[in-house]
Amino acid sequence: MRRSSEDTKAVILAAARERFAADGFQGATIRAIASDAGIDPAMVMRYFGNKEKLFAAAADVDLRFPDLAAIPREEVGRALIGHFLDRWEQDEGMMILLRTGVTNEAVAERMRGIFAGQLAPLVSKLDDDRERAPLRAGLAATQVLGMALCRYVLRLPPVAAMSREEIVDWLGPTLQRYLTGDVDGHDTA
Amino acid sequence: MRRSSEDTKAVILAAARERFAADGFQGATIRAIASDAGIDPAMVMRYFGNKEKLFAAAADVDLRFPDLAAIPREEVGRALIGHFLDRWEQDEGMMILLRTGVTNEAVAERMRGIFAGQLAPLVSKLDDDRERAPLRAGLAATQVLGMALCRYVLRLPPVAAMSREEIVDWLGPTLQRYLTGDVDGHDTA
DNA sequence: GTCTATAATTCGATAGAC
DNA sequence: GTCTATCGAATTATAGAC
Repeated sequence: MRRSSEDTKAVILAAARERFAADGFQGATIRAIASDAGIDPAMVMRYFGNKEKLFAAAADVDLRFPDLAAIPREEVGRALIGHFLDRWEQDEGMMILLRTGVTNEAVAERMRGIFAGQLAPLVSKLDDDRERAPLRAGLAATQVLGMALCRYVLRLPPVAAMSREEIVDWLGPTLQRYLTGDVDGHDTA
Repeated sequence: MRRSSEDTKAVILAAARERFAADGFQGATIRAIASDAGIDPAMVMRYFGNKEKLFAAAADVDLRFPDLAAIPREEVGRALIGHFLDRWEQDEGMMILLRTGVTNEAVAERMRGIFAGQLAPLVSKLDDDRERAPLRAGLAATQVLGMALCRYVLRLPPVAAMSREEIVDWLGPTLQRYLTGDVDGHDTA
């Protein structure tokens, strides 16, 4: 079959995202990706140079967090987990990063960059005490990523069976406290 | 050097646990493990048969959770996170499981077994409503594993910098609510 | 108990024909 | 734009000498 350059590249990239998301960096092979895309392995190299550059193109992620400061203050916890669940299910990028970041230091650094660049700045706008903002963002990350790990990666039965609403109801208050409360749960605005 | 059979096996196993914990299943090679142990790669095969059997021996983990029902009810949250942090830092087994379980279905199944066999039964003793116990245990798992992921694996700076006491203070109330409270945080004893 | 040699695969990457 | 052929490296695993 004969396709345009752009089409071929897009087909390869889509197959790569699926494979990296399913098998991680080492587990996903150029040959398997090419097979999924219905083309020759040499084409992958032609368009992306090497496996690392292909991964970099496939693992580009934008969480698109809304401006938390523009949301009613008492709803930021529920808004954060709700938005995160939506993004996770729409974009394979986060699955790729989680599956590869646990055994690849370069990807872990990339996740730290996403945390520092996309989540922490939003959280800092919620708290007048800028010193404490990174801690708040970090606590939120532990709960949000832990949910993704147990629900989508490990598939713990009771967690995988929860509805979106149940998750928001249970995790919302937790994130609300991490983002705006003190240790005992009182708001610190 | 000449060693006893038991010594050699123990040395290999210790090296294997370090390598699997650091690099995951595919990343850890028989050669590297043998090199760390100061012996020949063929010795690893001789004592453990193949790589999978070596992994099975290295990934054996017992979280040794205390009986939560024997702890004052209002302290189970803090007790759970405190114990988990201790076990994580004493036993490389959980790091091995987390680093490999995200890309290996067999290991993920093993983690589900640990969850169902070691955590869920304890939680069910806290709640008269047995129907809801698995959900409570699952919620606790998301927060506890998410903390381990961010602190020990991804090393998010603000999370890695927290002291043990800070973590217990912040996550204790969260786990308390997951284990004994309702959505709004009121105890349901 | 320890090691050498090597078989059998698999993978990333390159060269080049069409 | 697509594919064949193949190289070179790395890995698991085996056979067998000492």
